[in-house]
Amino acid sequence: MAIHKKEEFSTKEQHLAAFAKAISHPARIAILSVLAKRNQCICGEIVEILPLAQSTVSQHLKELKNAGLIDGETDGPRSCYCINWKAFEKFNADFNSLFEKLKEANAKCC
Amino acid sequence: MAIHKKEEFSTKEQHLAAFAKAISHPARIAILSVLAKRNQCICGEIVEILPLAQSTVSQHLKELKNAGLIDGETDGPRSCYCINWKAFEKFNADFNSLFEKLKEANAKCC
DNA sequence: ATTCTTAATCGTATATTTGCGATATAGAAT
DNA sequence: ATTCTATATCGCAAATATACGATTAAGAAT
Repeated sequence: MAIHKKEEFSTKEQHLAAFAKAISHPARIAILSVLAKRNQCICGEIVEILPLAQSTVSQHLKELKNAGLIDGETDGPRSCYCINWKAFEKFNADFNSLFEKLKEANAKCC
Repeated sequence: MAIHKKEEFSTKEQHLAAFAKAISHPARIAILSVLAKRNQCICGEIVEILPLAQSTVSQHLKELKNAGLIDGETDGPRSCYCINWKAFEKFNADFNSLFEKLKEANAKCC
């Protein structure tokens, strides 16, 4: 692969793609699902639920945090995470503004 | 990486992740955006719009088709694509059933 | 039948992701 | 001060994704 061309697309396209990328792995969906149900959760609980090593879970958490989908606070030796609902609302809004408006009008190919 | 562990998650988690993965690249978002606006579109038009080589666009189209997000029909030497809106509705429904129900109740971490 | 047009596929190079064990770090408990 | 506990980070191996040029395939036009 010569060069990555992601920068040549619009900001909105890049932003949507980045959000989608963050949730494009079942482990990260599972983490978000746990957080949505419990409102907040420490890392260790997530490690126990997922079929992955602690270091791997920590990496997934980091990705979610970098993408802005979750917030994290350290609480003594523990780390407490929760969903950043604003990011979800923004994704929903952007997603729908791109794809939902024409639903009614559409039929099949050609 | 020893083994991929995606199969160890629930079907719903895998399905959501697969959809997200399909839209996790700006080029594929751009393709879907064009299709949403035009209802249907032949491959060549998409190639002209995107800053990518024909073979690369064709690959992205294939991924979107494999993931079920678009349908394609061949029309003589051309290929005509359109969005599979049902897949989008399913994604929206699954996504919201996982993440939307608790929005109100949620505050910040810990 | 040959040539032209359009799109898919192949082969290849490089970048990124995924996963884990080992190690480091940092606060808590003794 | 030392030890314990919880989590992050490092280093590595293997799998996947991204991109493109070259080639193939298949219908259209001559």
